[in-house]
Amino acid sequence: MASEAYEPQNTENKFYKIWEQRKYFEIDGNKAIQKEGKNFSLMMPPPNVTGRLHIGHALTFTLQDIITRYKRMDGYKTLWQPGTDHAGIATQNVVEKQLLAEGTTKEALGREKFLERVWAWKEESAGIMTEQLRHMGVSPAWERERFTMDTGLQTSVKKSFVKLYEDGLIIRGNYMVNWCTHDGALSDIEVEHEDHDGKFYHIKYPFADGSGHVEVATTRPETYFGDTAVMVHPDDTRYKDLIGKKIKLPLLKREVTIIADSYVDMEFGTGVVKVTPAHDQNDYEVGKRHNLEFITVFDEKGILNDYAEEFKGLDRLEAREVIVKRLEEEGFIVKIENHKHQVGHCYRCKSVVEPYISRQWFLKKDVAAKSIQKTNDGEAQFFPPHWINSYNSWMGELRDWCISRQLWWGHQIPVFYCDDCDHEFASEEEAPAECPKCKSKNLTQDPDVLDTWFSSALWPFSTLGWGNGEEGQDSLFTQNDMKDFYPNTLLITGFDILFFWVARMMMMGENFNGQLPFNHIYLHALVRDEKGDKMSKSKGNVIDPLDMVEKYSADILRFTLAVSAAQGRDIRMSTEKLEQNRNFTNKLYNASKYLQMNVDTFPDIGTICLTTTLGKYMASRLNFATKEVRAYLDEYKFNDAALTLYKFIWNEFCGWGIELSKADKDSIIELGAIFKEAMKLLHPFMPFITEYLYHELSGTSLEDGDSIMISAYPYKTKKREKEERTFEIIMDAIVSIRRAKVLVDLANQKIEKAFVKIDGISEDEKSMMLPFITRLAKVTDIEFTESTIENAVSDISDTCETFIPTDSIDLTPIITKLTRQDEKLQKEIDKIEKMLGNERFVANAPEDVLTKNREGLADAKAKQVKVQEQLRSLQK
RNA sequence: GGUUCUUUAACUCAGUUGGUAGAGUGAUACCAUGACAUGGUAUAAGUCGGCAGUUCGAGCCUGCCAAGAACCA
Repeated sequence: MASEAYEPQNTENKFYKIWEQRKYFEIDGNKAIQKEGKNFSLMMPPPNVTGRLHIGHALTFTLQDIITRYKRMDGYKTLWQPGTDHAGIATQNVVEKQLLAEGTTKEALGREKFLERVWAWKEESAGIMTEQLRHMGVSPAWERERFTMDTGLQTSVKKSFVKLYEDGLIIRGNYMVNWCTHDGALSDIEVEHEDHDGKFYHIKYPFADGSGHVEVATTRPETYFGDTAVMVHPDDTRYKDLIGKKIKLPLLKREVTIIADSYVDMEFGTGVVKVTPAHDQNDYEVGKRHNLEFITVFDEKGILNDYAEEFKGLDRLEAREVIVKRLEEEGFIVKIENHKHQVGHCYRCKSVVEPYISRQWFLKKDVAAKSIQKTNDGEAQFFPPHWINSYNSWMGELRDWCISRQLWWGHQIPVFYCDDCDHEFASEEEAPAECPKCKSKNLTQDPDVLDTWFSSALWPFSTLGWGNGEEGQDSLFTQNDMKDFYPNTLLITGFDILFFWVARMMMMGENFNGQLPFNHIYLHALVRDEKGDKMSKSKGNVIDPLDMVEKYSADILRFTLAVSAAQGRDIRMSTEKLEQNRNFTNKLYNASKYLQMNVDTFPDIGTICLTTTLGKYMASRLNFATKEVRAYLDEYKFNDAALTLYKFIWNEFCGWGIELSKADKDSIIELGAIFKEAMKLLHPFMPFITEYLYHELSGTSLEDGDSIMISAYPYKTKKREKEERTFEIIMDAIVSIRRAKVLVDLANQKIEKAFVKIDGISEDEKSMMLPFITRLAKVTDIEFTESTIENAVSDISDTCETFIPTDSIDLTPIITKLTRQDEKLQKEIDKIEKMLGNERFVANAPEDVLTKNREGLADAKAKQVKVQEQLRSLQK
């Protein structure tokens, strides 16, 4: 241990390789300390297979690793299941862009070739994310790593689909869906709503008989070609007589009828609404109620069709202006107002999302009923608990989930159509041989794929082998897995995917296994920059976790994230915080260095009997810290657990323990044993430096010995009241003397003589305390006294009084200083008093200047009184 | 518009069932004493967003208000 400071770069990669090679991360990696019947499971939220590690990953995986390492050391059979997600739209988009750059398209390539291409890209890119993860020092069971489209998981997806299909819970139908002209059908949560400064167009709709017109207000004039009615509120006296009258649509020959429906808001707009059932969610409902015709006016790419007559061929968004201009020319526009409204955008490509009628597959909302009930019965518990409110408010409005996607990359829907008899059936087989109805061999599979979240929804149990078939048995999963690890003990993820993912896992897990998939669900917050802004590439305030690992270390980044992770609160990341924790690792290194200057190697605490008072005291304090850290970790209060360790090690162990040991060298070997134990306690947070120091102090090496990561996590022992009390007094006396020294400006300098008055302690105790107080208070000669000492600077604290006799110290410098201060203050007082005594100044100066001076005078006077008091006491 | 969260020392944040308000950074003064200046010692600093209520007692519980954020319409 020669270098001045700890060098993480030399150890982190080396240790990680050894850990992984020795299979410590696997479920039986801690076999030696496993206790019967204690199982812990946690599924890693699978990052996108083509993704790159960002600070949000760093947070979530750090927290997951802390709990995993804690449980592993605590004797649990531990599964932290790793894997990656195929991320349908995202991945397909990336490859499509690559093709575009090469001057080709996926259509030109064909489905099969395109998928080969995506698989190739996946293979090339997949290792990057998991490799980056390793730099964080995380410890998932890598040998079981899964991919949401690997063979076994494809099988489980088919199995679950077919089951749901046969139970009538998956249906196909023509419904209005959220349609992205780029990415196809989206589920409700894949649409982001944003405020948009739009226009409110007031358009004349003439009566067919030429007897006049009504005024219709709309934000979407380009859809009026699909109008199949005009509606008013049945109670609206203004329009009562118009109900049933015919309207001739502007510029068109088509006629529609005025209908009455209470959906209309009489207060809003003109009270007359155009009804476009095929292009508006509400109009869709109205259309169904009134049996209206559904006219679709643009195709799936958003291009206007024949119904738009002269505007055919235009994109629906570009067409708006053209159409309005034409209507204006023909005198149909009454006025155009500014209007703020919400517009939905695709969460992936940000295109404007259209309500669009399309034939899609849906998972009926009925699937979720039991999971909602059980969640509210407390079968799964949220951390922080308020998230159940959000969960419920979403689940309360749950609609059927549109699970089909017009993509090629993903799980192709296992539904087949018979080309001969039109029979439709679902099958787990890759290519069913014949139609079960007519035995025809001409079958076509549905071309769509499943929403990515469908396979993710199975993650808590599909990775345990559920529905996997033979593939991967005894390598990727074992037959005991479902029994040992379902329900998962814990889920740690971001609140932003509560609905996308968590809610879906709850419904699927309950549906297929009769139990919710998690006992505990911890939702962490967002990592922001130091100003509290969201990190984004466009703002340029992104902190790259790998840069931080490089510049500081994985340990430091991890600890910084953990100590900042207060439940329900966003994290502000800053270099200041990272530096503070770098200082902490430096402290650890130097504490260790001190211990080794005195003793070569240290035993484990369990193998020795503590004999020194200081050793017993520090052990008692370690016990307290252990109790707290465990309690906080059990409640997922990562910040409190980390802070407890920080304070214990820095303030108690280094600040007091090490300093006190300088007066009792026999205690150092015991302190070393305690420090090693503290390294175990800290290990889940800072896996590398703790491993390093543990071996340094033990005189062993990771290469030739067992890792700290599979040693038993410290357990609370006992509180030692007597030693705690003794050192409370010792430390109190030391602080008291130090305070007294500050009074005479001697701060941390060594002085000759001081008296200490402590009531109610024996002579033995006094002689035991004496060396500690002498050393740390830096006094050559300490004398215990029963009475108050005259002619001394004194300090009174909770348990003692201390005195520094004024004749034992050279008071000249402090007296000189105080005298100078007194003179300076007097000058200032004179000056201000003279000013304030000047009538013209008082009359003319602004009020705030006067106030400022009056306050200044009062301050100076108060200060002078104190200075003079001190001078008097010193000059006695 | 609805729901949820946040508001505590100059800054960043803790504060477990209601019982004398805590940490780190920063500030001030001092200390190169054999682990560490990425250090040490000591000090100062808060009507806990506002108002009202419950209570012997409220940062914490209840209601209203204000400001900010997120999510959903």
